[in-house]
Amino acid sequence: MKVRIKDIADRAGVSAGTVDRVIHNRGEVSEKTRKRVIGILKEQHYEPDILARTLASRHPLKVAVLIPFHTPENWFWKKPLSGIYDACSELNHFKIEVREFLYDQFAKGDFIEKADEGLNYLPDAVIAAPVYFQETTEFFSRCSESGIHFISVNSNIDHPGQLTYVGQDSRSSGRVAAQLIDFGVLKDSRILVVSIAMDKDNYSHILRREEGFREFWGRNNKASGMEIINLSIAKDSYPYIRRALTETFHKYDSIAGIFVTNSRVYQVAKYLQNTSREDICLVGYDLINPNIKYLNSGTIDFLISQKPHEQGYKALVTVFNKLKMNKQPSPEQLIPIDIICKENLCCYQV
Amino acid sequence: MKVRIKDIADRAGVSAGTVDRVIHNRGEVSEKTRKRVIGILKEQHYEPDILARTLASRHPLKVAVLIPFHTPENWFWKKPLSGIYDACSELNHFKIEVREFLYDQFAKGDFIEKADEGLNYLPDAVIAAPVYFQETTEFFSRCSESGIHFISVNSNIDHPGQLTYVGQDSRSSGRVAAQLIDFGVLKDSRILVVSIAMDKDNYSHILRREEGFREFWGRNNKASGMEIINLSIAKDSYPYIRRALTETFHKYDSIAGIFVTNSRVYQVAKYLQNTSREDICLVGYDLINPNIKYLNSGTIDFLISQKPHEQGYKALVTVFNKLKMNKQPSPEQLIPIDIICKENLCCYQV
DNA sequence: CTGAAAGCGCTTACAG
DNA sequence: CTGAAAGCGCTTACAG
Repeated sequence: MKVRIKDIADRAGVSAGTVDRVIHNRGEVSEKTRKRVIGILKEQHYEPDILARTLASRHPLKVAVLIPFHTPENWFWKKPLSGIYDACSELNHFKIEVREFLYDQFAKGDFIEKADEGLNYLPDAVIAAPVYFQETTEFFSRCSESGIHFISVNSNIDHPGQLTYVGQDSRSSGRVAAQLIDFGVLKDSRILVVSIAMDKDNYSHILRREEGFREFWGRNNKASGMEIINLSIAKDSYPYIRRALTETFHKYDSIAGIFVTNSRVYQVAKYLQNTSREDICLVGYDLINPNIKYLNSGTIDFLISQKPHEQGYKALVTVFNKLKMNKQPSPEQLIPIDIICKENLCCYQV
Repeated sequence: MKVRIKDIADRAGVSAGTVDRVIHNRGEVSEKTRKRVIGILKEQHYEPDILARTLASRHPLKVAVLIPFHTPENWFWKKPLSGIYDACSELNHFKIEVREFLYDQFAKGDFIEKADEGLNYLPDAVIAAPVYFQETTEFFSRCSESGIHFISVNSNIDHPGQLTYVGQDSRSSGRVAAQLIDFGVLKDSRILVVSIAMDKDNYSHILRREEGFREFWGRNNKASGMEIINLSIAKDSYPYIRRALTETFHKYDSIAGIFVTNSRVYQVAKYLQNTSREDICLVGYDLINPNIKYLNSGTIDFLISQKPHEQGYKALVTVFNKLKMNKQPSPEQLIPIDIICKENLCCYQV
């Protein structure tokens, strides 16, 4: 029933060792027997037994992780890492070795340095969160040349030959935010879109979220009366943000809803709380601690989660499936857009 | 570094076969050597190599699945089944054998019959969705006697000795529904809670959802002005439901929101559409096709998913972890309460 | 370029 | 009650 290497070897009139050499493409086989063995492998639908393979093999699967490090102020990047380790420990019998190459997301030079180190580790695969577009592209090209598989998470570089992308569809998440605010405010309301971005790199995220947000209003009748106001704040410091918001509220009265296009929604929440404007609908991103605090106090109504833990988890499972199980992943693995409110928060905190 | 059976055997001055007998508790070992071997196993922190074990072993892990069958009108129960098979194919190298014992959820006799068949299959573990409380309890007791592990999914029997429960916290889901409606309606609104239950068995689900719903209003200030009206409809037929709703709308004008406590929310949506009341906030349960239709048309605002696929998936992984990896699961595995609206629907449809 | 043998860590009859 | 040997399906030096 089950076709083994021995069966193939017998049919081909060679030894198991030779079949193994063919299967793993490691040369030292005459072209003639190689062809013959390959033919029989296909004809017999040979599928390797991964358990036996792993048991017999000396080499672990080496995976390099190239993502920003996390800090006490920003725990976001801790999540993908724990996702990777969780997947790893579920697969712990398969000899997987994970090595971290964590870089400073605000220092391009550090990224380049860590990327080099990652390559020197000679991994079988790389899981990378692209922050610097140009540099990541170059890095992926080098992976490609060296036959190292690579995956982008959280933000998509879309490099040719990339194994998969694991992350959210930013545009859709913007539409979700729009629907939530639409549900919570009256017709003909005024709505504010706040983008707090100190570094250019997250731009593509933010821009696509804004696009999705507007797209929703474009499609819906009720929205015809809505007025959308954009506010870009270039600096992530509360006094700066407070000034910008004060000006805006001065200029436009009766704002009914606010969409903050990234995780800095807690800054806006703080302002709303300080100025007793908690009745305004507020929607933003990411289950980081300051946001959770304002979600629980009711100032933030909804948070959209990017599920960073799941991103890491899926990335590692994908590497495993491809390299150990020879299963080709789909080119994009879009993470569901979870809507978190105070009442369902508990079940999302792992 | 890695402790093998051979290492244990050497230290104990016995053969590998004897250590194996001790590990698997299969007797034929003198009490004296058994004690000694156990001591050394503990002292050396022996962890079996699952790959080698599976490779060498003849016996598959047999899992019986005892859940209602699905019909063209009700696909809900197809989902846990696919979840189980998906988990199974991810673990396909580990020799897992799944056998279905699907029963008619409206025929107690059929449940009893299928439960018997399940036991005759002599499984290592059972995954069961309890519909009939009394009968499932008896069934679980018989499993217990025969040393068969059992898991309840979707609805919790909480039988002593149960491996785990995989499913949602119904009360919390009711609170989530309440928060959504609270967000969408004005203060001092009138809200209707509709329970369409033709069979008593789902009662515990429904009751706890209603409880959670009211609990939310009890806690929140804004809610002080809300008026909650209960409507129980004992028959799942549209004409019947229409009559009940018409009466209710006649009696109470200006209903602003409706919470349907199970998947029959499409019946209410149909009524709202037919009577041009689509501006009423409508929240219910489950991503079944008729509900999805009304979600897309905008009549249903939010659906809460019970994630039946994930329930099945997790149940099987739990069985695997316990019986193959000897990992004890937590007694309850609560599934997140996903909020689905039109704009994030796509990423939840597997 | 190819094969025979040993080994990965465990389980399974079988013999005593 | 216990041990020695063969085997699960693959990989790895090594010898030729």
